[in-house]
Amino acid sequence: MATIYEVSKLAGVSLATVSRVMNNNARVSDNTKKKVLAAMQTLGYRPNAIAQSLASNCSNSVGILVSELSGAFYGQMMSGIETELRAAGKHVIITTGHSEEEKEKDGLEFLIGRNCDAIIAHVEAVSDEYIVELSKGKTPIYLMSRHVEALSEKCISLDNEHGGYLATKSLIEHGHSKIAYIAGPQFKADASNRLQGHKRALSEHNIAFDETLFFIGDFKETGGSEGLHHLLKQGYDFTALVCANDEMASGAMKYAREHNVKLPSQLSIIGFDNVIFANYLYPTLTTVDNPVNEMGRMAAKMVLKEIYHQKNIEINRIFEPTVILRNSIKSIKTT
Amino acid sequence: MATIYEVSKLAGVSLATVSRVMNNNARVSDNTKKKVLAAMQTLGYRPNAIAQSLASNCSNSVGILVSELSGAFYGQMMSGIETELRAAGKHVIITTGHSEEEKEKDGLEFLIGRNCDAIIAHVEAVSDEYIVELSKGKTPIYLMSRHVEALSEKCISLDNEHGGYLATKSLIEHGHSKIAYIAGPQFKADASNRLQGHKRALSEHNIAFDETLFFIGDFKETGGSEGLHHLLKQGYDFTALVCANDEMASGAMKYAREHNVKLPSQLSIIGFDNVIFANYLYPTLTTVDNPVNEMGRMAAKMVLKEIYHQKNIEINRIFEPTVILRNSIKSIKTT
DNA sequence: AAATATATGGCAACGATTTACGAAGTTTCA
DNA sequence: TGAAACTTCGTAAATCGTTGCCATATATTT
Repeated sequence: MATIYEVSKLAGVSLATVSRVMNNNARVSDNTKKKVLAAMQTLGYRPNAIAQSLASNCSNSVGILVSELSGAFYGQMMSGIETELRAAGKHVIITTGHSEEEKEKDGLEFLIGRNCDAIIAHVEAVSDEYIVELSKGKTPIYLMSRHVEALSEKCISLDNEHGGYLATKSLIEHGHSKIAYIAGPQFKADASNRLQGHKRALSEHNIAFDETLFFIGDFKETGGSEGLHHLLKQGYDFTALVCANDEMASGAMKYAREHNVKLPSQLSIIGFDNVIFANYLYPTLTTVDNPVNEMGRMAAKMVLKEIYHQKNIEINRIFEPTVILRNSIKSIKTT
Repeated sequence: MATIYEVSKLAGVSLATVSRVMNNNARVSDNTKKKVLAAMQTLGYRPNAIAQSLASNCSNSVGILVSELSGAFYGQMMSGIETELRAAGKHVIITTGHSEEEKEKDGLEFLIGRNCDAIIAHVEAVSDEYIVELSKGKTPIYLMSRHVEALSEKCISLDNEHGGYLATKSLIEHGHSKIAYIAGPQFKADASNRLQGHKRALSEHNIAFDETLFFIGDFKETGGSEGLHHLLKQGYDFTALVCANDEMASGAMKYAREHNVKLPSQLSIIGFDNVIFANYLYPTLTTVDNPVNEMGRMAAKMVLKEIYHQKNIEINRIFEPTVILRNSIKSIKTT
């Protein structure tokens, strides 16, 4: 691979000049600029990003850390971030944490070691203290779907508690009062906040939280089917089910169908996240919208504004969930 | 951030020695090793991967390029690659090409510039010549789902033609002969090969390919609904539909339901890829399995073997699709 | 005492950026 | 016309944080 030195030799100019045309941060006559460009062309020269990064201490790339590479939720999130950054000529380096403390740390440190100009992370297993400590380093860390008080300027989050509240409230408003709940892993803040919202909606309507109508799943399809299996086994005494995400809802729906529970006449279901396929299930899934793609874009905009100093960018750190009514809830109001 | 220099000073040893304990590639006495480790600890030292990469010309990371970050297909693929590589202590740098030539080139060159030890790419818009040219450079490029003759050693592909053949044949074996087809974008090799297989199955059974039963979609849900809309408009004269991927199948299923076409009694549908949610649709979708996760793992294994010189790895470059029978096909055999 | 190991230090790469300084060449204007 | 003021560019060295090769000093073996 050609180096800047060879380019300068071929173009008959100095190293400094080549560097000048590359970063065009100083005046260079059109003539020599053309010569240099031509030399780069014929040599197939491409700057060595590693060397640039080391010398200039800026990599023009931002690191992303998510828990999983697959899954509609993370896909939407990554896609939102990448779209916005790419449009600004920045690149993205993605790695994963698998919701395990060691791997999240490893991923974060990998990104820092790669000299990313900023990091956008969706971490779940690592402690607040660790993050705060890490963000004292030179690499700014932005947090998705997580609120850390000391870093609140850099946190983008959905009001999950409110989302959980809305989901259950929506069921209650349709006349339901026997409501089961399949939660996500409780070490995940998203999951536990949604559950809190559920409990608040319940108590606001004087409905007691019933442990027998409660199951903790894995946020995947299997969690939904296992959950419904467990709940039905307890004696079938509920008319509605809230699932803490859409994947589990789809698992529960499949299980219901296979066990002759009619949807939604015998069981109303509401999901969470509004991933694309929620609209393609049968019945189409009522769910609470999690604008994760927008949130990803916003995170990207924040780094564009604060790290790359772009102007005229409006920032919004808290996003509000909304209920998307479709066909998986049956109204049983008696009025 | 502390540098190796500060560590060496604190530990009272030379730069070289610190480097040696980091890479433990040379003998260092236990005593000095302990001193160095202690110094690293108290300074909170972490190696600068960029500098390492520049000096050693090896980054311990492999680049991945996919078309989109969202979508079950790419998610599965990335996940497969990452899992295998991570287990071997290697990191992954992911970027996207958006199925556009310029962006694919940009992404590929970004990865090369970042000094990846190898690249695993799923590119669709870039020409074979370009890839061949690029792979003459120092960075080996492995290709997913694409066969380039000159690089066949580095190509991992599914026999898409055979998959397309199997899908249609499966329908025919269930007694169907009026078979519509919603294809993917034909510039994508996957899509055009699947279509070829479809045509072969048709002709093998003496069924003429009918242009009015053909539509080209976008590989997304909307492509499926638009496709079925278009096909039904032509006058409804088919009993079965093959969709070139599962997303389009789910779009078509939704459209069918909304327009009172009973599934599968009035219309049998088969998809392609066997993404997770295919099993959660209603009716559950019969589809042809695309072991894209396995293929991702295999790509990772190839670089582990060839680039990182791991032993005892079995390589398999061609994967075979298989039909997964579920409930979206109705048999109308008259025998 | 010579030969071999073992443990370390010294220093030039790696491929850029950055800075300071100065030498031409070009334009401006009293 | 001639001096001042700009432009444009070259030279050279320092820097970024490592690695890798060669040399060297000490310890061990024969």
